[in-house]
Parts: sequence; C-alpha cells; structure tokens
Amino acid sequence: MPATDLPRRGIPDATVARLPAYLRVLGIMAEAGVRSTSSLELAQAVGVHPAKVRKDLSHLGSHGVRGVGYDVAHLTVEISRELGLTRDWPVVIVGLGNLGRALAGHAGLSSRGFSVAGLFDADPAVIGQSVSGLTISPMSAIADLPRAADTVGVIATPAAAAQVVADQLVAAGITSILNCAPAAIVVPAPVDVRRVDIASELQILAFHKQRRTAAPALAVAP
Amino acid sequence: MPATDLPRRGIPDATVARLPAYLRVLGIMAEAGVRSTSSLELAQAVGVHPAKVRKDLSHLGSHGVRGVGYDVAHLTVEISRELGLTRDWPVVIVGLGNLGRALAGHAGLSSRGFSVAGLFDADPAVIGQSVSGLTISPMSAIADLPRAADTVGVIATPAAAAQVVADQLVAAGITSILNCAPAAIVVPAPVDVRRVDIASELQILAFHKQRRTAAPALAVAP
DNA sequence: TAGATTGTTAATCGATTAACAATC
DNA sequence: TAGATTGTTAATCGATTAACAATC
Repeated sequence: MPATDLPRRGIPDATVARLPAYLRVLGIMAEAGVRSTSSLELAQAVGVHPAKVRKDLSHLGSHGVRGVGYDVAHLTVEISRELGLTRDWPVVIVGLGNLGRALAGHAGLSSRGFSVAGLFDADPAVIGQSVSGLTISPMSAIADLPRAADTVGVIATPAAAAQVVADQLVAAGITSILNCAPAAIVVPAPVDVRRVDIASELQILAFHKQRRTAAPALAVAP
Repeated sequence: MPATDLPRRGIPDATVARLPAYLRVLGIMAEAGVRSTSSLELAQAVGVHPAKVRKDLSHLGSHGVRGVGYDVAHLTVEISRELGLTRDWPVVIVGLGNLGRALAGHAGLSSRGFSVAGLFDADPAVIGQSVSGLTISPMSAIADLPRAADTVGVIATPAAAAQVVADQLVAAGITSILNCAPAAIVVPAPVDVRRVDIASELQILAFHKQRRTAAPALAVAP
C-alpha cells in the first residue's frame, strides 16, 4: 500500500465528461435538503446506468458507504476537487453579440466555478458599454490580460472572426478555449479547445428523427 | 450480393456525431472552389485520424475513388442525405432572451438544414415583438403548432422554466428537443433530447487545465 | 506503368454492463 | 441479524487504429 494517497491518474475521458452532470444533480439535491443519495438515484437523475455511476465515482477514490449510499455534501466536494473547481477560474468572453451577452449574464457560471473576468469586442460601437457589471474592452486589450495562463477564453463571435480571435487569445497566453462560434479553429498543440455547436446538435437530432420516420416504411415484409 | 442497395443500418453513434463536422469542412472547401479532397485532408481539417474518416465514410456507402480521393460535391450530398438534411426541418425556439435571440439570428441554421418556424415566450413584455422577421408568440400557442412531429424544439429559457417548457413541447407533439437551458429535463421515452451546456464544457476544460498545472508539482523524484 | 489513396480486415484499446463478494 | 448498496472483477460491447490488398 502506498505511503501517501497517491494522486489518482488516468480518469477516463468518458467519466470526466459525466462529472459535471453529477455535480449539477448533487447541487439540486443539496438545495432540496437531501443529505444522502445512491448510485441508482444519481443514475436516474442523469440518465445513465447505475453501474456506470459507481464505476465513475470509484475513479475519484470517493468512498460511498456500502448499504447506505453517498453523502451529498461529501461527494460534491470530491467531484469539485477532481474537476479543479475548489477555486474560481477566470473566464473572458470575446464577442458581445446576443450570444456573448447571454454568456456574460449566465447566472450558472459563478455558482459553478467560474467568474467572468473580462469582455472584449472589436466593434467600436459596443466598446465601453457595460454588460452585467463589466465594461467591454477593445480586443487589442486582450494582450494585457493578467493571469492569462489561468484564464479560459470563450469565443462568441460570428464565424468569420473566430480564427483571428483564437490567434489573439493564444498570443495573449490563454491555453484553454471554448469555441461557441459556428466555425472550426486551428490552434497550436498545447492549447485545449472544446466546441459548442448548435447546428451540429440539431443535425444529430435530425438524423435520429429521419431514421425514426424512415424505418417503418422500409420494414416491408418479404 | 443484394438485389437492391439495402438501406444501411446501424451507423455508429460516434460516426453520426462526426458527420456534421465533415459537412461543415466540405462546405468551406466547396466555397473555396475545391473540387476533390482526401481522407487525410478531411482528417486534418476536423482534427481526427485519417483512418477514422475513411471508416466513417465507408458506413455511408459513399464511394471515394482509390488513388484519387473524394468528390467534394458528391460527398456533401451523401452526408446530407444520411443526416436527413435533403429537406429543411422546422425549428421552434422557446425563450427569447439573449440566448434565444442569438439562436433566432443564427445565420448558419438555414444554410445547414433548418428553418426557424416559430418563436415562443411566456413573458407578456416580449410577446408580439419581432425578432429576425418572426413575431414572438405566447407560449400557449405552442399547442397549435402545425407539423409538430417534424419540428425540433429548442429550449433557451432560464433553468427554472426548462422542465415546464419541455412538458409543453412534448404535449404539443414535439419529439426532438435541444435543451440549451442550464438544467436537466425529464421527458417520456420516445422523445429525443440533446443538451448544450456551457458550464459543463468549461468544467471539462478546467479539469484539463488543473491536471496540466498540477502534474509537474507531483512528479517529485523518489 | 508507378504512385496514390481508398475500403476493409484484424488488432488494439477503451468504455459499458452484469454480477457478486464485501460490508455497512 | 437481515437488507441494502457499494466497489470491483470479468465479460461484453463498441470504437479506434494499423496495415495492406485492391484499384484508380
């Protein structure tokens, strides 16, 4: 047995992707005054298999109690720690159109480990405006961003501007980017990018829908 | 060999999830006047392994040409057909805050197989307003939606309203829902739901960031 | 023809699920 | 103790990748 609790390594990507969902459900439970839960309850709330929940949580070294379940508060802390949310991460939003404003006003961000630390736009018409208590800065000011290495950059510009903005974020020292523009961006290797693409999600829904309506017609008996 | 081209079945979910990305890249290529491409080029543009591209495309029965590559126009048609995008799907948006307005004005939707067919909100202050050429209807009007079975419902409300809206969409006959509200919703089995959750994506980025910065400190030599 | 690139097979890898001993 | 539920192992399933014959 190791002398100290060694840092757990190699949490599967699929597990990491589910941890935020568990965290959200636990938050709702805590608000409702629920103290304790089970893998079955969590599974139903998130829409996965109970064994998957137990497997996921076992990667955290989080210890539930056999015969009893999981302590809501304790599990919340465990998952938060694993995700790195015991501190707040600064977020900057680039592009203050409707989408950017929606994100800036997103009540959930501050309660879920993030704080909006800067708003940037290239349009002189919006620079200087105040949104959710912050003033919109010119895009050029991104170069002076403090704590850039800790900051997550969110791209909420039109598609045409996404690559230019990504380059500017990288030049400013940002290494984590959430791309909400409907465009692909290319960044150097050490930069971590995730995408949110409404149109892609709709297209996947369309595929399922078409499959469901097309299938019966094809099932003609031999 | 089958007498007719049998309908392909069982395209893997992982493949379906990547088809929209191929489609987007092909669109950009077509605009740039590129006629032909290869699995390697597509792979680099999308950020995946070339063998994965070939495997994905082989599920479509789409035929590239050995030694030559894929015809951009032909492949575009094949993927569009597979995703069910040879027709336009109506989309209704519920909740016309900043997020809903961003979606309603999303230039990419109409060019990617969708048309915004209705806007709904519960707030009397916004009902009757015009957004992107459409008038915002009261939420109660959702019950009279024509072609509900073909329609995709997009929830862009605050978290607190998400479940109520989902129930109303389902009652109106909608079977495909994109949930952009920061809340989980529960729907009856035949309804297909996908989520877009900014906070979850940020949390996954935070995990990677924390892992990257924490790791060196832990790698103390024995 | 020689060079290029697909489509497909087989090998590998990772994720899910079933099942149950451990144990509260 | 009896009942409940975890943590973990082993089995299954699906997805990725390497490799190469097919063939343009």
